[in-house]
Amino acid sequence: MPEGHLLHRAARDHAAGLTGPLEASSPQGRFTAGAEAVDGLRLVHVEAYGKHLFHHVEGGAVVHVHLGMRGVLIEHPPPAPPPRPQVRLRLGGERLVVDLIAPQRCELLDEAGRDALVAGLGPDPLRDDADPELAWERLQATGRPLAAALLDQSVVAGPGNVFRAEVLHACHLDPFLPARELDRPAFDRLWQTLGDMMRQAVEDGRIITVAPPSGVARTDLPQDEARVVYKQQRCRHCGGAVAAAELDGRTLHWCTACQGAGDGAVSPGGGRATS
DNA sequence: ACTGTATGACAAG
DNA sequence: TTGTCCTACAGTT
Repeated sequence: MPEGHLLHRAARDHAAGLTGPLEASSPQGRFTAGAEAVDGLRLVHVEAYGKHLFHHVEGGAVVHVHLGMRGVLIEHPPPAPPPRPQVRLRLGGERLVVDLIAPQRCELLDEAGRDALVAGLGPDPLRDDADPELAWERLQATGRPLAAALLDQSVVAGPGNVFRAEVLHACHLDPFLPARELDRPAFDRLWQTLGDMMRQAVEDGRIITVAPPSGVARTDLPQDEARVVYKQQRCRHCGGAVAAAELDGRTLHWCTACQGAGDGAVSPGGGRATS
């Protein structure tokens, strides 16, 4: 779940609900000093940047959270139940209590530390200040396959394995096309489609890339029916076979009919080198 | 009650 | 490339 859309969703919710003096604690004990440093202070700004979440607190402290693969953010309407013992950080406000569990990173920074971290990230399609030119330049500079570049957070910040598979399919792009060979019109479509897809996911709170049957609400779609190619056997767009291969240790899914034929780039054996 | 797998990113070898 | 980190859920025993 933790691709960029969830962090933007969290930032929005936290800004709305964590009003008033923060009640901060670390029931698990691994962020006690950080929690004490912000306890009783007010949030001045909450922002997401790619898969990173920043809580800016009055006085200049910044709580930086990265969920990694397993981290979870849970929202409780107050009054919240007692925190589970593994809660790294609980932040309570007037209208919301948030529990952070198993994050890959949870640390106290200052504004300079936040800036330094963000400087290593590519543009985030969900941010108003995103500069697609930077993503274009970095794509041009890599010799890697397009699918690998899309997971590189210094190229584009926010997309994970689900968005990668779905946006490449939506744009009918060959995942193994060397990134630098993508032409500018194709890049523009890719950027636009990715942004649209991610914005929709922020609204849905999930990644849903198929149109639901008439009469069915988007969010009523079961998880495994909500994607066109990711973890699918057959393409929900054309019914063709979906292939899966490991790339940099992540499973890549793509439709052998919709994608890959573009430049005649699909190899004759049907398969592609795995690494 | 286990087991396998997953949306991520890092360090180490 | 591999292993690891504080999880969660679906599937199997």
